[in-house]
Amino acid sequence: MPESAYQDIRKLHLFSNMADEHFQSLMRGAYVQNFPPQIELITEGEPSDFLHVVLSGSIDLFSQWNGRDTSMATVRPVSTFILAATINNAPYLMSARTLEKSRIVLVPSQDVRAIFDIDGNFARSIVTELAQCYRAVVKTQKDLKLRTSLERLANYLLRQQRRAGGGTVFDLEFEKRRLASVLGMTPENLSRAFKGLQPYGVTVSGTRITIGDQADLEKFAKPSPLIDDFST
Amino acid sequence: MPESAYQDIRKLHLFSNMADEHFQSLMRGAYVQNFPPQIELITEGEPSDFLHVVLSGSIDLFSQWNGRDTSMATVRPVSTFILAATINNAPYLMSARTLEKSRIVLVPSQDVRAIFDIDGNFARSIVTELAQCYRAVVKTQKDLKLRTSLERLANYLLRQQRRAGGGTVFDLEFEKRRLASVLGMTPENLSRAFKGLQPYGVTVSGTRITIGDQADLEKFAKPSPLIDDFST
DNA sequence: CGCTATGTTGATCCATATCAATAAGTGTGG
DNA sequence: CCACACTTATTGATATGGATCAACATAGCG
Repeated sequence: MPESAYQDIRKLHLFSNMADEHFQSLMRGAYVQNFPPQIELITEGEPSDFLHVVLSGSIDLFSQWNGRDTSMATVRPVSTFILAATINNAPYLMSARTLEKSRIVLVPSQDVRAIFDIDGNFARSIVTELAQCYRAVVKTQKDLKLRTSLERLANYLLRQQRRAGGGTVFDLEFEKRRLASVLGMTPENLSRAFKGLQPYGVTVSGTRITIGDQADLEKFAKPSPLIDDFST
Repeated sequence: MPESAYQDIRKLHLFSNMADEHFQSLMRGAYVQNFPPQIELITEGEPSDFLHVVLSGSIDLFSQWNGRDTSMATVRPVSTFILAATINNAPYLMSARTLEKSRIVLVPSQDVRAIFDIDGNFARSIVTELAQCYRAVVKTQKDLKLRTSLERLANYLLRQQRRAGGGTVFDLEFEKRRLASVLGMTPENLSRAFKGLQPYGVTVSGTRITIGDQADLEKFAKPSPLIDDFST
């Protein structure tokens, strides 16, 4: 594995506090791989053989049941995914596919569990990471159960705006097809939802969004730190 | 705190592997309290001062937004809740209220974090617990996004049946009003959903459910271990 | 360029929410 | 122990959000 990748991974909260010896040991068993877009990296139900770290590109976590499927989340660099399955030595609950060309580190799950057992600092980092993941899903569930699709879209736009720097103009981070699935609606309904936000000053042109009247949109969306904040 | 409570808590996965000295230390700062039904123990948004452990009774975790509210989960003895908030020293994402008369242990969050920092075994137990909580929420989210309300009810009945021992007759674990909220629907819709399951052999009489034709119901519900299993 | 995937728009259908009325429990005090 | 009040559950009628189906437009991409 190239040195540069090493550095990026080491900087992750998850790995930054562990003993250097243990980190080296983890990395020795790991390997980096480049994947083209639309490759299914893991399939739900399979045993969790590797902890994955996204170095570049982006990953869609999705699930299927009875012929339907839904996007659960998107993973962007640099972060890990399917940590919980690795820790519990349990089957993946979600599938993962590359959205674009992506560079992924694969760390054997048994190595992670072994180091986890002997390195208290690593174990503590994992706790913090997992607690954040947990809280993220709880927020998503609140979003789904307490809001209509129009409200979910409005709040999503406000979140994405902040993520993009807070300007009145910004781009969607992925295609509308997938955004619809993430927000729990159909593409057709998303199209109409965008129209439904026009009265609140939202303009759409391709992936480019313009927030015409911040206050008006926020008055409608009623964002809450307990649902929409990234890391509390 | 009485000795018996001590024992019950110590037996929890979360506390069973930690050093005795640390357990004693945690318990010294903790206290037990009895609450009547319908008491709001914690409110979302407040700082997480205590880790809670339910010794008896039952607790409803719920959330509110913009005048609406929804039941997120039910906590039954003997287990903990709001562990993630405690660990992250972050505000509660959910409120909690007693459903019936309940006996609760309150462990100061700062004590939990302090012991967590010095006891690797405790940290590891927390990881396992959190990973399970995380996976439980992911399953719930899949249930919500991939299934109709009728399918959610059907699968809920099958889960509850298993939990109750697997017999063809069993009782709902809480009132229908709350079940509706947990399943993400209105009470009226739940009433109709029960009727909608009659063709598959489901009979309802008060809180008593009878599964007339197991195979038929399962054929409709299509339960999946990746959504409906309790602890994988 | 044309081909294919994605996005939009319109028409319609269906699931679920809402509103309203009644019924059935549940608990309380006389 | 019963009558009353209050909450919860059911049922019906209706409204609406969202899904589905179909047609068309648009945008990437080879």
